[in-house]
Amino acid sequence: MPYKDHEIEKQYFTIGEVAQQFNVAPSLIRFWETEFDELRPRKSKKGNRLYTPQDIDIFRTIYHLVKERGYTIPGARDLLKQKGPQLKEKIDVIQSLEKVRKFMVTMKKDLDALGKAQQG
Amino acid sequence: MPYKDHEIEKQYFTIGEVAQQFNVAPSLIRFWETEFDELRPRKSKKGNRLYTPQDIDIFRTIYHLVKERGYTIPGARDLLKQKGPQLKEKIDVIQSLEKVRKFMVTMKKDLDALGKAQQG
DNA sequence: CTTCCCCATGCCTTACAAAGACCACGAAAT
DNA sequence: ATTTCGTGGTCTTTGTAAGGCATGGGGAAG
Repeated sequence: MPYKDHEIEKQYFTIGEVAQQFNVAPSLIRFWETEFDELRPRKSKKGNRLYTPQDIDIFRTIYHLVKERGYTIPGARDLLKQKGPQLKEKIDVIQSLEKVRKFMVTMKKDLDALGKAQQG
Repeated sequence: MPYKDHEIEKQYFTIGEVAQQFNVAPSLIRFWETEFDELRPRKSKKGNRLYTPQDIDIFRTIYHLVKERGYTIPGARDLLKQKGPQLKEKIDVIQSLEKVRKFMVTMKKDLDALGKAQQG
């Protein structure tokens, strides 16, 4: 459940929620914060990290580069400095294509099952 | 100077020559050989590595990905498996553009020098 | 009693470099 | 014209600094 603080209206996410979304440890998120200038979420009075959807986009981009494409952290950092904005768009496209693919896989499975039922 | 052995006619390059061309240590080239199936040069009877120009192209591709783009070795390996051929073309283009750029930089320098000479 | 903070330390892996042995090749010596 | 020797380059194996986090202590907030 999104973070709530006394005077904060907007919906933020905690580090634990972000960690869960990407299935990584909070320690990783904190570590990347020390490595990427771009990943500096706002903090509550107490000091808790407050992630906006934009922050999560940035995290997603880094995650994509480092975990899915196989960039080193310096490599991802350089790429991000140059092509940060353009990069986000590309990754959005990749993600929606991924969803389409999954949809088609399950559809194929259903069709196969149907075929067997009719045949047998 | 290219490697000479009793019965070998074709011009091969030694590991030392390749190392010099890219300004890396021979140990690195041997190490990458254990990491990339694509980089498996022929060997002389004695066991010395014999690099063809094609072998060097492959090395250049790996070098580009790992040293210039910041891929991890697994990342570069995956990319190479998928897009090995296409990748070479792209890197060729990048390299020639690099040469053009260098040319233009020196030209600019010359022009600046000329301008100062006329002015002063 | 869980989740967050910060900080320090621990720790496995990555990506090489160094060490030690071996071999061709040319010059010097027999 | 062999033999010897030295030197530079190569080989494989082993060592190691840095990279990339995870874990644990100590504490606050909810």
